[in-house]
Amino acid sequence: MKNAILIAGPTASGKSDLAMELARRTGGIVVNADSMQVYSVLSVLTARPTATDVAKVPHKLYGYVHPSEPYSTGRWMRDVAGLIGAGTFKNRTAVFVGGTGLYFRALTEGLSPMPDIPDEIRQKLRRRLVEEGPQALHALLSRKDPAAAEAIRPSDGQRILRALEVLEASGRPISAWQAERSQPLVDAGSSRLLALVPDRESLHRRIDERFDRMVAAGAVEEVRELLALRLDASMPAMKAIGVPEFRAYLDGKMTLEEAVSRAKAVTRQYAKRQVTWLRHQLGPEWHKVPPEDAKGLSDHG
RNA sequence: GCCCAGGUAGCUCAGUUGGUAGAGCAGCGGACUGAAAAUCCGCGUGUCGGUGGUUCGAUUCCGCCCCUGGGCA
Repeated sequence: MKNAILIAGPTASGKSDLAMELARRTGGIVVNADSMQVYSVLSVLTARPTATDVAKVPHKLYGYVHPSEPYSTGRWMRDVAGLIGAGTFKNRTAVFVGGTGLYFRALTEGLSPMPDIPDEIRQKLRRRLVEEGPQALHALLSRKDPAAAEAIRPSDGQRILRALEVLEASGRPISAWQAERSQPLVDAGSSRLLALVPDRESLHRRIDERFDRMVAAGAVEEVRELLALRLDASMPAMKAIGVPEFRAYLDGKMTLEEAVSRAKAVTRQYAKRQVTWLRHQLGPEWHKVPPEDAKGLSDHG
């Protein structure tokens, strides 16, 4: 796809408003590039576009996945490819917006093909991780796929698990899979790539203000609804910022004030990781600008 | 006013029988290929309330002052 608009940035940087504005100006469609805004129950807590927003400008890939489903970068790519294949963007600009850096990289650089992992293999390995710890599994990986083991820290359980499950499911080391890469879905050369990077102080202020608004808008109730589904705590949706904190509040383990202040801190830490990603993982073709300069830049490409 | 307790990192606190100090949280820097709001790595950022004194040397001991709790009046 050519001539798309991509807007990345840390949480609470004003991406969504900019995306709506640009979509309206270009007659485009806003497409979600955020791993949490895909989930159906969490609307307020993930700062998903509101019904009013959606009525003004078309939005795609928001709130359409049940929290009991494990989502993934690969599934997102297939969903985007599905939209493209269906001709959704034939005469309309796609405005991708979200906070998940990995999704943008996959979009513009492609993603390696990977085998499907049978559930039993995944569960078995996760159990081993809990029981034996990451070091033991790393030692196992060193024997079975030394190249992968070298690239992954012995403490990084999640990546060790990934390398092991790919190997076990396919008989091929993950590095072999990663040597290939799918065609990018978006042509970066003809597209506008914007990364909004606010200064840290104003970012923290915006995070605080927005979280207070979320609480006022019913974020705690939303978590109550999510908990009523009684999902496994390891599901991605259960790890959305605010869910563990409000769960602790609802269980009487924290005051509301503590939960809010914890959630704000976790949000700041997340935003910091996002900024690190934007700084180092996005190439020079991305315009990295403070939010207040974004409109002007987008006008001139 | 008097009597206690306390004043050490952004916060909550530990500690130094006198040799300018360290934990947790917060914060900062970094890694990143299907859980990425995930996962992982690194880094103490300090007038030890102020001021005099004793001492080779005071955050530590002594005096005075200031501030915050609590008690007695």
